[in-house]
Amino acid sequence: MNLPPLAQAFVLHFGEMGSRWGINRTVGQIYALLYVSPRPLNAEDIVDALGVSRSNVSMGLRELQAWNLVLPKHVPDDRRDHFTTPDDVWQILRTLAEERKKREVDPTLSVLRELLMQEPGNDADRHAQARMAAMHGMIESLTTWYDDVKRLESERLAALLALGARVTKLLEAKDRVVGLVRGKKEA
Amino acid sequence: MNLPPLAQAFVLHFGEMGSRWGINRTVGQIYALLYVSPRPLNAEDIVDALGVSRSNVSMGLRELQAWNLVLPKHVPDDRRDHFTTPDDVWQILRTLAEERKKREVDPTLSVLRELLMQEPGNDADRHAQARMAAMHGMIESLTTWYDDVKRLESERLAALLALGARVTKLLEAKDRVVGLVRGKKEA
DNA sequence: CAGTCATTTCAGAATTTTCTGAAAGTTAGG
DNA sequence: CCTAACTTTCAGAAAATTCTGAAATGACTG
Repeated sequence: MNLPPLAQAFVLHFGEMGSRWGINRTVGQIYALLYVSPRPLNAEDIVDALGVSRSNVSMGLRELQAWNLVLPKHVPDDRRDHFTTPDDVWQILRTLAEERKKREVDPTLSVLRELLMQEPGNDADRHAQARMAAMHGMIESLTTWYDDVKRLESERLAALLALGARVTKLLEAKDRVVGLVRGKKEA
Repeated sequence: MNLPPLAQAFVLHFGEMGSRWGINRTVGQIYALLYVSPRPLNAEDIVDALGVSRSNVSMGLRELQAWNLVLPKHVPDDRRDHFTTPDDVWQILRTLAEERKKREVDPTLSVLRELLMQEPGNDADRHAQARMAAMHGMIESLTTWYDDVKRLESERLAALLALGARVTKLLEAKDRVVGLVRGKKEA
């Protein structure tokens, strides 16, 4: 590997974290490399920078494109494919959330739905189904919320996060108002 | 494996999803089994239900306890250790979020902080550092928000999610009010 | 404190995942 | 179409992870 020190440390870290994030070391490193690179890189550049085989880079790029984390970017007068990462970090976050949901949550949601349709044959399954219903309800709320929030543009999303749990304060205020109105009506 | 059909399907699914969730098949299955079980189970119960080795169960339980997803629960007049999962699904969500943050986000945040302290030695590293700063900022907002929200009790958290992106409406309303006040002051 | 029951540890077997080099496939230009 | 540049595929090697059985450890009881 042959990179400036800070870039290298970043790339190595992403390689190490890869397995915890559900990708492999090479994929993590390729992503990190493209992320800090000032210009699109071609496969050979990546081979040189990381010291892994050409075929490994090819597979890694394929996976990253499947995740929508890396985009092909045509460079004029060069036949070779070049690649970059989108540079809006909020967009990256949205992409990551979307893809992880697709891989890690959706399959479970659909299995739960299916199992909740079935008729339990005994007490054990009746209890199991009740537990599944609880889990299903929670995941459902979570994904409904997510479907709502994912549409926010970067700036608004950042604002929402900045607000933090002070949202709760707004909620409380709203509750008070609603309570007040109800009180008046009932009075 | 010897379980009622719905419980079995659930357990098998968790086993399959395990690798995507960063745990192994047995760990996924043990969790699922305890989750749907109407009472705490001991290690031998788990061996019987899942058909894996005793030692594998021991290691799996250890990992699940490290994740705080499974708790030892003493059963009177029984020498053996028994285990359960907490049953509030919102509590489970909080635990999961906390542990995944600890494993998947915190190490990166600390590496980023460290690398941002260093003096870049050339233009490439200067650019790399700028990109890292962008990523750091995004993760920081995210974790600040999370630190806020994780304190909410289950009921309030559910309410927040139920509100969804309508929070944005509140934000807009707030912006309008603030704008109004500013306008008045300036007038 | 010997014996039994329960749990953990750990070395190596089994399995799965990752990575490579060679071969096949694809595309643009002559 | 032929060739050269580039990319992908894929079988098997290498590495990492998961799982097991045997042995060690711990802890309660008579």
